[in-house]
Amino acid sequence: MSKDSETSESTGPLERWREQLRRGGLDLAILLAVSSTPRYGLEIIRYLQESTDLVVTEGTIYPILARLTKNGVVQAEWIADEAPHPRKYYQLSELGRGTLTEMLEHWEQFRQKIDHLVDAAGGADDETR
Amino acid sequence: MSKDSETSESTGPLERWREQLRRGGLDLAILLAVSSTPRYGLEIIRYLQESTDLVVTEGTIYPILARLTKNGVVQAEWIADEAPHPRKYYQLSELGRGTLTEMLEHWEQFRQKIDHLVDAAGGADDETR
DNA sequence: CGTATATACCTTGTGACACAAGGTATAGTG
DNA sequence: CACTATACCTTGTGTCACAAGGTATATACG
Repeated sequence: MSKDSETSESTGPLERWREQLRRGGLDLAILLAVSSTPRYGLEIIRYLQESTDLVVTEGTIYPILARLTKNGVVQAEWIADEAPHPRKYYQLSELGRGTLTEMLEHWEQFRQKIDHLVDAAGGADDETR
Repeated sequence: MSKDSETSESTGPLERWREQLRRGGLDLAILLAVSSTPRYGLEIIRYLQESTDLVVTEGTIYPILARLTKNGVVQAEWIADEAPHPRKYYQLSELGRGTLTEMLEHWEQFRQKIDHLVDAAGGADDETR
């Protein structure tokens, strides 16, 4: 009884951090998903899960897609002919392609910053002995 | 006149994203900063700025340090002898060292997921021509 | 014709979080 | 005794991912 452990306080620092990290990568992952070919909402979810194990739910992706559309980095188009239900296909715009390029540059820089910290910590660790 | 452009709505998707990405890395950066040697609050801020250009303010770091202390991944100790003002030194705990190791593993996996998406997008891009 | 299931998109409410701004305290300087 | 520097901490705000719930259409079954 009440062995719930759903207190939401003992989630642990690691899980909390994982969520934060995913937040940072989601926009990038979604832009990459629609950069080579148009995809619709649920398709993006399936694609990310299958190719990277990133689990994204509908409540997460639709607000993000709406924001990206509003910002003009992706373009949306309804297509009704190809399936029993109409689908809203998203693809990268010209603006979006530039944004994606800058994001990838930043991603690289950010990686290097973390790597630098790792090296500094690891190196110093050894030197303390 | 009024070429301000401080509307705070036209911040652009890129800046927004950069903040999100930094959020994801902050905990990791701070843990790395205190992993090899104890450091106090302002010292961590200076260290991160000097070694990685990561700008962190006091309003950001103290709540994070408090949270990490509460979670037991860092330990805090007041030292009053070494400077005109007492300083609160933080260092990684045993628990913290394990957490940091897991974080680094996750960081590696996350990198690979993004890289995988980049490869998939880049490869398909070439093939469309 | 109703009921069920599957696909697809969207919205609302909630909790977490970084950060700007402001606050406290001590110690040295002129 | 004001002024500046160092150091730590707290409050208020806006943003955001996500769980839960909602709408609409099409096919299948009896």
